[in-house]
Amino acid sequence: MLTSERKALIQQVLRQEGRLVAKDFSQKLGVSEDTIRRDLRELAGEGLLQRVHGGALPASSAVADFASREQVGSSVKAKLGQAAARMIQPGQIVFLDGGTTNVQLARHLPSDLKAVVITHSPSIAVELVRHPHVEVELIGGRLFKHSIVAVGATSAEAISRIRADLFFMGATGVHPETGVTTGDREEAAIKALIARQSAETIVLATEEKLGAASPYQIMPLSDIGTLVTVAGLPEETLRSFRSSGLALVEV
Amino acid sequence: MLTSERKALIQQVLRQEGRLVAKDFSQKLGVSEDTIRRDLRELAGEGLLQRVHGGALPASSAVADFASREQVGSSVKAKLGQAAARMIQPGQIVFLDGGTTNVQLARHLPSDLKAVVITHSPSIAVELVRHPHVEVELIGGRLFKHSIVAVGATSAEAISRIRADLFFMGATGVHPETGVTTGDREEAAIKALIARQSAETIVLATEEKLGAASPYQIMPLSDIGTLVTVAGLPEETLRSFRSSGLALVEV
DNA sequence: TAGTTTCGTGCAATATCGTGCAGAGTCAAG
DNA sequence: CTTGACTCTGCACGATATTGCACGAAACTA
Repeated sequence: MLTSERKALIQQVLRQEGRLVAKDFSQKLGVSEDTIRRDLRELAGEGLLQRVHGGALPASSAVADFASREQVGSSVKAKLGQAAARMIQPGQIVFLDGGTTNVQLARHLPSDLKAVVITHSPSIAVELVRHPHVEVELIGGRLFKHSIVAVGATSAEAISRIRADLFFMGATGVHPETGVTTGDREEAAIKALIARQSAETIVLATEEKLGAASPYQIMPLSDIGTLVTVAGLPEETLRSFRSSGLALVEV
Repeated sequence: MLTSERKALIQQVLRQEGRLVAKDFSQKLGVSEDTIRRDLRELAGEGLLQRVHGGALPASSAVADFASREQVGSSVKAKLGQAAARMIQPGQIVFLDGGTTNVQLARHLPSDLKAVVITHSPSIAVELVRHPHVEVELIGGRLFKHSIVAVGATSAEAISRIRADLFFMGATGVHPETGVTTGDREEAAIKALIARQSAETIVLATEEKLGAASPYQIMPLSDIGTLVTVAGLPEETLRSFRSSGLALVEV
């Protein structure tokens, strides 16, 4: 194990898990704690992470991320993302929608996965720069700032020329009757278009989105292939979704 | 075993395994460690891999790379960015290249500025989400991870349909004779194309880039409108640039 | 406050690095 | 064919980097 490899690994662990315990990590790698502590100190010196007693946390920007994750419970999103990342087969062409849940998905893609990821979200694109084997295809267009995705005719035209195996869609509402919905008309249109160009559409939904509805429908529930959500939801909520013929994955 | 064969093999191993240990590799090939180390040094000099203690890693996992670039002289870059931001008139259509200096530019755009910013860099796009009055047009394409910009035919086609007033270009080398250069052929082609579609091209160059040259020429010096650099450089360095007929702005 | 864990530093052992140098091979001019 | 310039390679050696251990200081926990 090369020193720089170890340091890269440390940063990867921090990105994916949000924290690192010096003792545990040294045992996992079979090196002394001193070595890990030294690495942490040096990385902290470069501003690449935040040193804390017992280990390390992600650096500044991600710190807020982690803090808010703890509060808002968006570690749920990390779990959803992790589960979704495992659904991707090597060599597949995957369309990743924008949104924080999909950022988590990107962050948890196995580092040895070879695949093509298409996205109209610059945030996702930046996140995927770190993945050595994932080829990224960026969809251009006018940037819709609220969701940080490209929309408009240019995007639509680029999307219409692409066929993907999977589409991981973000949405603000998933409701048995109104279907999958979002808060912007243009965004809804783009999402619908991407879904049409993809063999399977997968929706990742946290608890508060299930049963919620936003102004603009993207597609009816029946057009979704798989709905990924957290485990432990009331059976009553789930029943109405099950009857729509979609695969329900509980994490 | 020819030297060039060995070097090709080194790069292949790096692509396939993601790392190379000098000692092991020398034994495997039956040559001395010195020879391997020499190869690694030379390849690293050409930017084809990243030299680390004990061996080598692929050129740009871009991870620590970009992060560390962000660190290097970022206060200087911030000053350059600030000065460049003031060159933009309200209502103009501005093309922002990728790179850390341009990120600084984006960060320092006056918050009341109304303008259209076109970019093929997702990093820049994300940065501009914060600006309330700047409309962002994202250029899509295949993501070139080292520089974090979209390149390729798709990008070229999108760019060719756009006319901009200003183009803030990034480059790794600005030299009186070799002109403006960068380290990737495709990136150089894209930059040249953007410049052709723009009324004026402005280059932001930190001290270490002046007088430096990279493998691929984007354009001769004479095609640049304005060169923005830090103040206090030796007159000797500046003279050769002044004679090219470009406007020199010292910050 | 007392006990335990973690931290930082100094130190020694080991591994790796860079450089200078010499021998072997190649090639072209004489 | 010889000679000289050049390149590639391996070796020697001093310099530098990395690692684990020891030990006192600091931080955390009950």
